[in-house]
Amino acid sequence: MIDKKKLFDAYLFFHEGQLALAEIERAGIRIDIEKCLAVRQDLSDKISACEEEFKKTFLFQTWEKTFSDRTNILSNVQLEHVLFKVLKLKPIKATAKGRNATDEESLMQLGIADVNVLLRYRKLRKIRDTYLEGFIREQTDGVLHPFFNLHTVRTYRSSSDHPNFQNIPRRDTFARDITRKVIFPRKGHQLLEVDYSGLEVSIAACYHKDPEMLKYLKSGADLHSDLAKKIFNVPVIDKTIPVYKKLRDAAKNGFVFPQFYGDYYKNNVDRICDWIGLSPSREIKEWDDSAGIKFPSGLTIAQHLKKQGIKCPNDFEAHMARVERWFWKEKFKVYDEWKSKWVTSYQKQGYFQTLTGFICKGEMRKNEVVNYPIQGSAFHCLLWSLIQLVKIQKKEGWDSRIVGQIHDSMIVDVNPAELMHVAKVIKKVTCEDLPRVWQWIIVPLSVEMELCPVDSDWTCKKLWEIPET
DNA sequence: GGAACTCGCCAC
DNA sequence: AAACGTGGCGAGTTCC
Repeated sequence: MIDKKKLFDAYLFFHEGQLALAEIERAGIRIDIEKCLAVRQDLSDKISACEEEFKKTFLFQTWEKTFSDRTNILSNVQLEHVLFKVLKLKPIKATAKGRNATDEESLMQLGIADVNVLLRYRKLRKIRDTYLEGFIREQTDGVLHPFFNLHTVRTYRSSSDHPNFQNIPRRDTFARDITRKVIFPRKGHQLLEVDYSGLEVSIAACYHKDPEMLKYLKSGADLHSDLAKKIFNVPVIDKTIPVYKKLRDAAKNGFVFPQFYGDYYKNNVDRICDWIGLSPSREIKEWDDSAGIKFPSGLTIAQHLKKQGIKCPNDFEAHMARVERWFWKEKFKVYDEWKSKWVTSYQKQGYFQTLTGFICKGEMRKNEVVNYPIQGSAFHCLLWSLIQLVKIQKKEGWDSRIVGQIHDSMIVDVNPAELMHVAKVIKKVTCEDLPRVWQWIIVPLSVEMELCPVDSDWTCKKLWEIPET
């Protein structure tokens, strides 16, 4: 049954939420426009040089022979033709519409050095044309005012545009440095970023209430390390040793998170192999002893896996099928049962209602049915916090301002004189007030804070904690 | 000549 | 049996 009270609360909540987001949009975020222009020029020079380099390759020469004056190295239709018709290479995978894919992953698997130059060219173009051009175009008086929308996303998350503030590079160090080094606080201020730690996993637990997961969330034990131990059969994961950190990251990003989104073991194999430096090709009968990352002892991951009887990707796939089965049918059995029940209920009712009161209806696939409520409700935790903080900011007359939001994190432009107070209030609102008001939150919430020095750009952020007393 | 689609790629 | 969730955006391509 639809809980009408909760639904009406949700309706009012989004009105309040959009007003808070409007304040964030109005505050805006400062960029260094001179720097933007200089960086854009520098990128243009690099792009020209890269293009010249590409023109020397065999790949380009074949391309130009085929398309003559119509040659356009940004055309993937042309690239597909050159690679798979002219050069008759074996396609790696298909796109959604059945063409031969020419994305980074596929190109790398072709085993042709020439594609590296093209990929570098694409990366540079992306940084310049999507990010810097966007910043320059959208700024007024050196300030960006990205929009934050609540009416565009099926899960009741937010979106952002003009420019999109929610997809500025972070993982790739080169792209990150270029794009984030133009983003600043107002003069004499500093940027503070506050992230909810593992928010989606915590909110998922409020739905399924799996005792094993609740144990992790309440004890602070490390799920990803435990999975790394299981997948690679190692006794301990010491995150300070690079190779073990890699194994943990492989377990986290190659298995745990994809599984939570509804992925399955066959894809997990490819992702994990990528992380640990092994080929995932099922044609390989046995990995070379020298393959993959190395333990401090000098043993390679290939040698280590072979000792477990896993000597090739096919063996690893069989192993991961067992791990997956254990993961859902034993370890997180209650979570798995919740997913089935949630889907069955949706199929019977034709809709479901989130813990935050929102209704999702219409045709949905299984994975969507179990993912939407989690994704939406997690974001609503942030949105609730933003509403309170904007109110407090106004009431107390802060000079500090929230200037951005990325699903489970907020970016604050802080007056240094207010830093301690602002940080304490944020911590109280996000971790104490919220779970008190939303009683369905049955797990502890925590935030991680990162702070930049005064007048420093966004890349200067360092892990930071509120000092005692 | 512009709308709509497709692909690739960035974020969570 | 089925098989990764949500967006925005640039550039190329297709369609009218």
